[in-house]
Amino acid sequence: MTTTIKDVAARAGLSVMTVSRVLNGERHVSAAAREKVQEAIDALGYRRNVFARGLPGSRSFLICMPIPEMIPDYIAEFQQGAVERCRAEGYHLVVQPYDGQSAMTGEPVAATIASLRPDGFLLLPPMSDNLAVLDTLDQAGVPYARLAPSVEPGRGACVCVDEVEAARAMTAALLDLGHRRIGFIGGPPDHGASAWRLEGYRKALAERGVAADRALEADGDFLFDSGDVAGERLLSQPDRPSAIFAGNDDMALGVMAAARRLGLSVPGDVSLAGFDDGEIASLAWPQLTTVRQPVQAMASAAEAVIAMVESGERAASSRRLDFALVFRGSTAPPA
Amino acid sequence: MTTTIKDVAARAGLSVMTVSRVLNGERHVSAAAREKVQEAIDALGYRRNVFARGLPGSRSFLICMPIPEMIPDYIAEFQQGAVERCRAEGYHLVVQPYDGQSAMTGEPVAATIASLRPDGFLLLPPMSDNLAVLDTLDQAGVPYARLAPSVEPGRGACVCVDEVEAARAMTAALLDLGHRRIGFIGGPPDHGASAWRLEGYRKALAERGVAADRALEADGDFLFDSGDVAGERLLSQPDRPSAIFAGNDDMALGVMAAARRLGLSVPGDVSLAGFDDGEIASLAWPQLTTVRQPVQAMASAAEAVIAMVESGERAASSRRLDFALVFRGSTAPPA
DNA sequence: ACCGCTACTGATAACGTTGTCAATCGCTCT
DNA sequence: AGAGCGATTGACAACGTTATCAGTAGCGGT
Repeated sequence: MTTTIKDVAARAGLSVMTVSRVLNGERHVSAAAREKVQEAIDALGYRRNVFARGLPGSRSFLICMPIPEMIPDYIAEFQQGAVERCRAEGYHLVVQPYDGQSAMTGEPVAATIASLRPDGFLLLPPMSDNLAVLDTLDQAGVPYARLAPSVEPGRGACVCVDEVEAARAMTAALLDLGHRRIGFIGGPPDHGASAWRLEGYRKALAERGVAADRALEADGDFLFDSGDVAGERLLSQPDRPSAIFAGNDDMALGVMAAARRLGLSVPGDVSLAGFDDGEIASLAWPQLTTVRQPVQAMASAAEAVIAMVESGERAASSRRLDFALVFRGSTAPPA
Repeated sequence: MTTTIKDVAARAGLSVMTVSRVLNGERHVSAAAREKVQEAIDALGYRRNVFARGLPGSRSFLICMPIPEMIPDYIAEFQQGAVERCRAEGYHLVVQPYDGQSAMTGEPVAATIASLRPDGFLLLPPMSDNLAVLDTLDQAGVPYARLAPSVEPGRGACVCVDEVEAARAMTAALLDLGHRRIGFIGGPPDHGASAWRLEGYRKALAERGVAADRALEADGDFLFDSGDVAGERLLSQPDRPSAIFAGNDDMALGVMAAARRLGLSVPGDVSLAGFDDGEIASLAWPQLTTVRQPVQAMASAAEAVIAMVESGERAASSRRLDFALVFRGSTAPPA
């Protein structure tokens, strides 16, 4: 026995339509009616049924967020912010599992759109760069926000930090400390950030006239182990780097483990920098110098989608957030 | 122009009701009809509209999971598993922000039930012990699964590890290594696990005839800083413990930081053990000895709720999962 | 031939909300 | 005074599905 709009209307002595109008804050409702309706709502503890609202096809008040198989620390934090913004705006956040393989076709997204009718999508990397998904969403006319996109930045609401600049700045900071041989460990190729960060790294070297050395660039996959492996390789070279900039925090800690195994001290023998500033960055020892992702501000992506939903506009927008370099114990001038 | 059941019915030359019956796998449908409907569905790429399905009041196919303000590592992993199970069963997972304060009344949950009509709830600690929430859910007749509950285990589908036994086993392992003065750092009082883990710790000491010493028990809040503070206090004592068992990994790392500051080596001067086996446990140095939460198995909580939804039964159930002690570099025999 | 049973099928009414359109009222403008 | 307009209100249909109930056909037993 749930209370419906009808009950409210009956108690207020008005029609259901008037009640609906009050609920939606529409114009053309007298103050007297507004008041009576509000009284009835409070008295009855009435809440609108999301399903009935969504059925007529207009809006579902659902925002869909496909989540990758591995959730890095900062994404969990982002979700926290996103879900709060959604609720503040009266939307609900539905998370969907996202199998990297099958999502390449966009089919799972199409299925979700058809059955769930979400009002918008929140795309995290690496999905924010999946063109099949973007095409599917565009075709269905469903607005979306993309977190940290690296391709076709003119599509959807984009929220990102200037990864190139961030990586450049961090590399430049290492150069400022006096390092000249600086290693870099990249991320997986399907993750756009990998390329941006590498670009920033090279840019900084070029600016300072330090010759790039391909032997100092290694590939990883954003996981600890790959940092360990790549770090061991870089640090075992005869002319080993005095600093290593890893594409994310996890890999930086992998390098730290490798360094320990090789009997090298951090930052005494080798300085280390990461990217993301996840929880582990400040829990490690020594604490990790890294680039802080503006996680809280990223949640504005949720607001961006909702704004698109409510305005009906599909204009692409782009918001560039400020990153910050966080200097901690893992970096020091070279010996 | 979305495809509806009507389109399918038209193409198959049957009534919408028959199509609906096929979709729901009901009896009393001829094989011929089944086949024709299936053909039409495939040809049209038809998907059922979740809203229309939920509106008549029967089912919404939505599972709601309120998430706490801070998401520990293992909860993020749990979510991953839960969302996969949900999709496999045709349900969607909606995450809700959960403000510890206001949720005490159960009001936010009532609001969610009224507006979203979720078929079930997945309750994480510390919400799984919030009696106001349980009462609200029971009253509304909405089934729920509780992760790691510590009070009234007879309500809802409970999925947990035997925290007392896990803590006892870890403490016993430290005793087996030869430690006699073992410190313990508890969690926040509203988190049931805190009490269980303390109980297990004391139990192990009692079993071995080691006198409990209140000076070796400290309070924390499951965050790094509290472990640092409590660790410093415990390790600054004249007769300091040779091992510390922290109520979770984050606090254990806090102790590690405090130990370093005091010039104590881990595990040389003090052994450390944590609880959860989050990512950081194996990224720290030395790697942390800890209790592994069976995260993947925990996702069975999702299956448990869905089973309750589909069967209509509300019988409380309880599944106890196996924990595992993971021995890593942070523990060693006392000097 | 008739009854009753079972297997199947379909017409119709919900479900709770919003969109559309029409009706009424009071006011201003000519 | 009459036309025109904006503000306010309500009646009714529509959204896509499932529940309910009423058929219809086939078949075995009398």
